[in-house]
Amino acid sequence: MRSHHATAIGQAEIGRQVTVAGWIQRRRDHGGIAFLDIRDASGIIQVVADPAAHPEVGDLRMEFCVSVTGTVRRRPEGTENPEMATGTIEIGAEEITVLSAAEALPFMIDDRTDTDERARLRYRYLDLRRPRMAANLKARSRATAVIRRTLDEQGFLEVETPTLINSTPEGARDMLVPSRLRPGEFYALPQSPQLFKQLLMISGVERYFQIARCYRDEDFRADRQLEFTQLDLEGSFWGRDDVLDAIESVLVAAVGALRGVDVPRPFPRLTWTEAMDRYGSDKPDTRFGMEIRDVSTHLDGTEFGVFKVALESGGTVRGINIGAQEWPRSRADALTERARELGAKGLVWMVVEADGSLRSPVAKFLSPDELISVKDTLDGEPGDVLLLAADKWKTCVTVLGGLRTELGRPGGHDDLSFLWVIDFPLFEEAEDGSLTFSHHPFTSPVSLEEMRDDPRSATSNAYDVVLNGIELGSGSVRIHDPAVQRQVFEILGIDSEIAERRFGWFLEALRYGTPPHAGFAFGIDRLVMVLQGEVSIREVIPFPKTQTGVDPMTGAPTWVDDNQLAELGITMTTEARARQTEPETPSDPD
RNA sequence: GGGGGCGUAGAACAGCCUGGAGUGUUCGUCGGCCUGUCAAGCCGAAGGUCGCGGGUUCAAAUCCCGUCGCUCCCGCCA
Repeated sequence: MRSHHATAIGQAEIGRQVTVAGWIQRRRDHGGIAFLDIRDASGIIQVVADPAAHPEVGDLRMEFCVSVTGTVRRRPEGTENPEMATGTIEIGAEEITVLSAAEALPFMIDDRTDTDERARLRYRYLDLRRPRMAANLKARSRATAVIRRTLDEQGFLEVETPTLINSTPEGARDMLVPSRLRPGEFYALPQSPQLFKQLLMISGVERYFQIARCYRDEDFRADRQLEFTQLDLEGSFWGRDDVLDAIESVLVAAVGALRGVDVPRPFPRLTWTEAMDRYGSDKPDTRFGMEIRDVSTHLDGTEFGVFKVALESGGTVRGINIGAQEWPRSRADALTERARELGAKGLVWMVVEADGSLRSPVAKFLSPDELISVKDTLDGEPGDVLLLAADKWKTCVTVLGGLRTELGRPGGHDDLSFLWVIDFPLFEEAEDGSLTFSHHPFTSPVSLEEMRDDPRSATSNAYDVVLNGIELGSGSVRIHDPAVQRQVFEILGIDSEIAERRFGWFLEALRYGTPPHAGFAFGIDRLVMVLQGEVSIREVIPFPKTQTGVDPMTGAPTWVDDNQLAELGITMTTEARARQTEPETPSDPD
């Protein structure tokens, strides 16, 4: 049926008869001569047809699926198209066969128009024909292929773990699947293969990986869907650096495959404390400076109330220099409002004047020495705008870090800035003052003594990998001692009875000679997204869902028969029943 | 659960602030012309519940309220 892919035809085929098959990207009918751009998975080639010999050309429209047999020839002098890979040749059509006609399209199959996403998802199969989306699919495939190859070469075993597992209420909300054989009971879809991969370590696998589909029933974001794919990896007799080394090797290989560049190794490492202190984020974007500075050192005796209160209550004053820019009142107000959204009580701004003095609503409350020290600490040059926050350390850096990201983040995606954030806190304080895990409850503390004596400031053996300010994934050295695991549950306030009921099977496994082990998982969707220059993982997921969890093409999720529900022992609430009997939304065109 | 943006012909937009006849542009569709285009060109035509509902007004795409959908963010996401 087909002798060549479009871009497999070159100078060497001139004079030969070929058959290509694909879709009509464009038809340009000049009356006495007609051009067809035929697109297949490899690219595009131009077919030239004589309408007198092939009257059917007049009936061809965009996206008809056709095959064309003809002779390859050099394009006439002056008609080459340097934009096309096949721009120096063309096929003189001898036979054109319509394999399948196409209706008028709901939107154009090209990368120039930005069609409403609902329409794109409604006709995703057409959307995926666009070069950008086709390239994203290919990139994703190349990424997973090179990841598998890299890990295979290092002796990793790819093992599949179940996707119908037991529900554990910690962490994200589980996606639940009702059991028919045991009405009233539920499976959960895995949020990650965490415990199963640890069991594989106990099983003696030593080096495991899986490209694993994971599910979390939480609200959507540009980088979050209900289901996503991660590279999951674990190794026995491993410490942190073994994990970082293995993960770096696959990330570097993926970047090489998709971008053709060598990322220098090892990636820079920042401790969590340093990342927060300098960038106000545990996933800092280090492609630009604008670092947070401590400006409190020369404000000991300040009379300015806002600073004074913060410093006397154990807080601090931090600042960033956001560089020279227009500074109308409206902008100052907008940033102050944004700072409040991020948790600050307010925002102090200062503009460095041409003579080096500082213009600010609060300048009159600060001494000349204090103003100079603030300016010097932030390297203020004439024209620069300085932003200051006074509060608890974490509030200060979080607020300024949030502003920093929004003000400084570069638009392009050519630079790749990988880094490790290490030494995360073991626990976080919840709103009610109780402790909760910051990574997951199977993460090993750096020091048992520290965990016992001062759990609130204990450091964990957990680490994240960050690319351009996006958290790709995280991992940790795991607890392999059942006694330590029990202590952690205790500190987390999970009493032993509950721990036994939920994790007893796992705690039991730990008692049978568990090797020290460590691992990691990173999101393949997010990695491919960044490498492809996309800002949403939906662009690298073939069939994603909208923000309300709907697939506009299939209509999922849908109601099911009452019989099905009865088999599962499920009764709908009156609220759900009311939704079911509501008339279809009038705005829905389908 | 909360905040912001958007919704106008099959597609992408302008019009909305400051109310006055469904007005305009590009692509697509249909008809016609056209022998070197490559986002072909030229002529013509069809195509509209301005998301939906309510309100204000002599008059609403435009102002107000509600609602639905899409989207970005906060919460949430071990």
